Amino acid sequence: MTPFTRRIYALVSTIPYGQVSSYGEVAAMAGRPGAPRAVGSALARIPDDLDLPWWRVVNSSGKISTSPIHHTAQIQRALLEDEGVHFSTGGRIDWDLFGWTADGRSLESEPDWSTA
DNA sequence: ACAATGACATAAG
DNA sequence: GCTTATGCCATTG
Repeated sequence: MTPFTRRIYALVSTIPYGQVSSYGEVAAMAGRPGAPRAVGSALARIPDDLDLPWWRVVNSSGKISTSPIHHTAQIQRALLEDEGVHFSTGGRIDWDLFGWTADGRSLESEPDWSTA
């Protein structure tokens, strides 16, 4: 456990119900843009006692990138759908609809995300 | 301190 | 648009 990891957990725990964020965004919010892998590594070692909404984090494509070791993508999808997150054909999530970067902070010069 | 690993992201083909 | 290759950062052995 490191300060970074704790920061990641803190950020993930702030993701609103029914919304999702990306590893890259979380990394950027943690103050280390360009370290999305570290975010994944951190989320892969979430302590059992923590009630972290890890399922609200997906990759930049709006797809699920979970580790089949602990759980399957199917589980995460179910959890998200249960929160009202709609999956487009192909299992992608519309960032414009459910994406969350920070406290109401809208996307401005982020990647396209307009693929819908 | 070095090398290897991993829930990513981006650029090319 | 999708698949493949390369780069990045932090964590772990």
